[in-house]
Amino acid sequence: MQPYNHQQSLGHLTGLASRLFNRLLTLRFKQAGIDMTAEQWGVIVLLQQHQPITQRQLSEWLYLEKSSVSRSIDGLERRGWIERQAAPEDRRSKLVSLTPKSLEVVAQCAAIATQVLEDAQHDVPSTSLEQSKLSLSQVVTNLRALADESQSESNH
Amino acid sequence: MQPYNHQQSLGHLTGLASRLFNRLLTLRFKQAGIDMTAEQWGVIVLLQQHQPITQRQLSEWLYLEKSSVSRSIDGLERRGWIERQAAPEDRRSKLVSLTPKSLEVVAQCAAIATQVLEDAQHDVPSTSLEQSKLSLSQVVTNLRALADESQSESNH
DNA sequence: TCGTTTAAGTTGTATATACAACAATATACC
DNA sequence: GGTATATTGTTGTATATACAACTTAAACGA
Repeated sequence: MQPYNHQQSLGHLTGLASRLFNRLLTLRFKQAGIDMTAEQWGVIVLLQQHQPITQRQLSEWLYLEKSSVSRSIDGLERRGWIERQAAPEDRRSKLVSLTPKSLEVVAQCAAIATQVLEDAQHDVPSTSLEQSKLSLSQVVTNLRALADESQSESNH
Repeated sequence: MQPYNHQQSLGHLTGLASRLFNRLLTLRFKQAGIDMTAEQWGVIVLLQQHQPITQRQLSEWLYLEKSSVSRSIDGLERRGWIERQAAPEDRRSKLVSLTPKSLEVVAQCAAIATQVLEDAQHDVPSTSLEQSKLSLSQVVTNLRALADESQSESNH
């Protein structure tokens, strides 16, 4: 068995990369005068593609706890960029959608996010990048399965 | 220019992987009866290799804000696994080191962390994995440089 | 139909993280 | 040597996240 080396472990590397991505993206938003966080942006991207959706769907797609989604949406609603509406067919759930007011900000943020990715990846060959994303996706799939297993074990 | 696709972006993938890694690791620690988080474990791994070190060094190596390190260490100290000592040559800094009490827990956690990595990566060829880590490291290097640039811009 | 179970969201609490303001100490510059 | 500046660490505040407890509403079962 390989000795455990945290410094080069994928767990450490993904954490570091994720933190740096979010930090830079949030900073660039701020420099553009936009009070948006990287995480809130993740919610908005999903909303752009599927609108309106329930908070439960959001938490499944983002793989976040429903409480985390609830609070992200609080922040976005406070800023006036999204709104919650009662779902007619199920009064427990709430449909989330972008407001007209958000459209301009969203367009600006999309340009900034594209630029951050480009800056971060500019000197990595695109074949390497694609390969890395495939490997990462496989790891994510494994981790999801492992989480579900552990979940069911706890539910006995 | 490629259209922006957040769902497959490296920013999204690293965030997801990081979150799942931390969640599973913390869960496995808990299942072993150990009240340790994945993030606290990251601090301990560094301490194992370089002991004692100042909080400033910790924050440089982990690339965390000094305030974040300060609070992680609060938690670890509360649990009795590490201790802060005054640095004789500089009374501003504090030297952090593992306590004797921590040794058994640390050994258990190392085994758990190794297993989590193995579980997450078992079906990814090791050459792909190495390639992915190289690409990720390059991206991390780029993001660090970009953060430093933006930093200095703000300091004019 | 009524009672039990399940599901969707919210809120409380804890840790993680960043940024800003602050205290204490060290360094630098005259 | 004394004052200005820089550095180390802590604390306040805000968001992100998880988990657990709770509320409301739907679904299910007899």
